[in-house]
Amino acid sequence: MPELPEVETVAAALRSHLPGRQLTEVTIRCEKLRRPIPVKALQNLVNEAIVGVRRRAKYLLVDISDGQTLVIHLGMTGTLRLTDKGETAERHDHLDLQLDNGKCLRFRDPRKFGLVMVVKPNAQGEIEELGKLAPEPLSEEFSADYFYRLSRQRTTPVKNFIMDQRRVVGVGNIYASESLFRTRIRPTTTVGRLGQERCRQLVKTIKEVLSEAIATGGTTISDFRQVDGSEGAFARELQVYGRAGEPCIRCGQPIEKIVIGGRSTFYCPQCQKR
DNA sequence: CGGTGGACCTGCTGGC
DNA sequence: TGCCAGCAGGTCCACC
Repeated sequence: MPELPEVETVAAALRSHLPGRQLTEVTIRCEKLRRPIPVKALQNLVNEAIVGVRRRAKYLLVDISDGQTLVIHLGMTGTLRLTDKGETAERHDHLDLQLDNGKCLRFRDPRKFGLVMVVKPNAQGEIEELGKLAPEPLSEEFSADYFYRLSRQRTTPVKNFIMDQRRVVGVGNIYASESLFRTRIRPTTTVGRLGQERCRQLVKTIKEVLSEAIATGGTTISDFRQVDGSEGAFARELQVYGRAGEPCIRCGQPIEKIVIGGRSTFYCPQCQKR
């Protein structure tokens, strides 16, 4: 579900609701996510205030008044909702953070691939626990030069490369197929063999696709929801993802579905060249 | 180090 | 109607 645009959509909404609020109570119903939820560290946040909301790659960062940061990753099926106090929790509502205005930040994640941790950022505000992440795709640091340099000698398919969070952050399975379709690059193409011009096009397109998706509130396939429960509208804009067998919007050839790196991949065999 | 394939977990869908 | 295989937006780890 949540690639960068979905996380940014959530972050933007939380940014207008959370800063200034105090945490009054923490309820944990299930600790077993990708890593166990740090129960004690979360309990220690009670009575602290939220001072800001940030996003890094697909991670949501909630900065706390004690200098720590609550890190949330939504995995495949995670959602964050702002509910009213007293709204009954459902089956996969693993974590509630009660706020001093009667609202509740509720984390739900049926598949439990999500992640919740409490960390101390370094002096630059960076979260070292997140490991070596590529620069933000919408920053200038993520440039044609950067992409070209990093991809030389790499034999992996371009689709794998742009989904590798050490090289490019924020692009997941949907936006990878979409970006490659728009640039007419076949997903199986060896990334190291892309010339400078196609690298430039791809970088530019990744930025465009992510920006457009943010502007429309992300993509809802089934699970993703904005914090008020509404769906993201970018699903209507998808040109290849989930369209196997349908005619290509450019040339009419049926869209093909293949598996690369264990993930479904959609492309037009006619207009996407090696 | 680079690349690949499976594991993690639950729910839904489609085919028989 | 009922069952079961297959599939799902993401990491992470073991293996070559």
